[in-house]
Amino acid sequence: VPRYHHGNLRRELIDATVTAVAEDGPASVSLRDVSRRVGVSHAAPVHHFADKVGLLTAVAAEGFQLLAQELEQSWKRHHDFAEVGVTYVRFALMHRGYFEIMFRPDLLRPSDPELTSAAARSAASLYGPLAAAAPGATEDELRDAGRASWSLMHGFATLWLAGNFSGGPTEASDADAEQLARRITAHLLLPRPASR
Amino acid sequence: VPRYHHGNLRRELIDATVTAVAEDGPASVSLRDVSRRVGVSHAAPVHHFADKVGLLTAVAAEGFQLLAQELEQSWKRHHDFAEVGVTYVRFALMHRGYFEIMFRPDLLRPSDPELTSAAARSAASLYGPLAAAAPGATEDELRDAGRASWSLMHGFATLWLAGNFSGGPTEASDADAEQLARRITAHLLLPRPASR
DNA sequence: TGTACATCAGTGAACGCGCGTTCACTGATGTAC
DNA sequence: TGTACATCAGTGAACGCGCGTTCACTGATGTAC
Repeated sequence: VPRYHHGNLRRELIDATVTAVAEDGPASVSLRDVSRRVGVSHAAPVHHFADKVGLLTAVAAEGFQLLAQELEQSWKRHHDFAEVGVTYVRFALMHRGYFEIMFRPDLLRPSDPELTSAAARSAASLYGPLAAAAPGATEDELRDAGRASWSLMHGFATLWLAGNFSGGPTEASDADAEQLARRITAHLLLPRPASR
Repeated sequence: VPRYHHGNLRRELIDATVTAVAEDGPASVSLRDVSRRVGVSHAAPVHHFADKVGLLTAVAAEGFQLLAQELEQSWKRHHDFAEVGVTYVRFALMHRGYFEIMFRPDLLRPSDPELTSAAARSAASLYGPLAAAAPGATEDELRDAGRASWSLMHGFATLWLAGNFSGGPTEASDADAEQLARRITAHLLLPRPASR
């Protein structure tokens, strides 16, 4: 008995995509597989996303919104820039289905307005706390420091997920990664008013 | 007039794969396309690589060897750990066709011995110079510092290639990236004997 | 409250395509004598 | 130096498959009156 008007299909398609990416990697995601996971005809997604790239773009955009939320929340809670960095890493590990899509412009419509604005919000939620952590820094210093810290967290998450530390995410727990991320963060040198 | 015994096919298949990845991203590489680029029947690669994963694994392994070579050379030339990091970034930008495959275990046979040993050599060529740059550091400190610096360089290269700084590699020159990488490196705090 | 009807969100069949892999084959190369 | 022959490295046709997209359709929903 087919249920016409699923009611929540857009939501579930995105969720299924995220699950599929987390399980099999971004290379093997297909509209048909995602539809199958949701239990819907493979032509159904077309009513919510123009095409496959549209679906992946929506996933990435949502991912950036989620990331921004978590970063903002982390800052609000701890007022500790290093902790925001750890949150970034935690996001990547816990939501790898989002994370592995978000930085793959070859799979997305990189100029999509929802995507770019979500990405900008994410970036802002990193740069804001940074400015607070490095009072008195010039704009240029902040920009460089922001790129450096983003790079550090992003690289760590990427390398961890790819298994280049520790032999892969399956062998070591997420808690290990977080603990490690906390130590790694300590190697980040921010511009300090005292040193100028 | 078909030229049987191409003579250099393995080499050219790898090169064509690298070019294809650089042009269209890792998602759209196919054996048939690569064969077409080389001007050879699409069944030819089977004599050099068991299958598609085999080809990509060979590309990644060669990439890690190349990377290791450049890192070693950079260290030999400058004896400056920061410069080794810049070399890492330069490698990623100049050989993005290799780089974008190397950290994608979902596309490779991650346990391939040639791949793992090449990756280990790359890691060693980062960790070696690091040890020289942080004399007196404990083994634990070195391991963490190594992961931190690798993360910083890797993250920077990845984010740059994905267009998350500067609006993408097309809009800014590689020279800009290198200059930026040089400044970013300065944010890396290594364990110092003085501070212990 | 009922009814007509437009719109929305599904179905499932069909399309054409490019893919990886297999296969029997064939031409070139290298080696044994 | 020549010849026989095994091996190597190609060809091109064929396979079956899963894919994204299109299409005519249909059932459910919401709105106008």
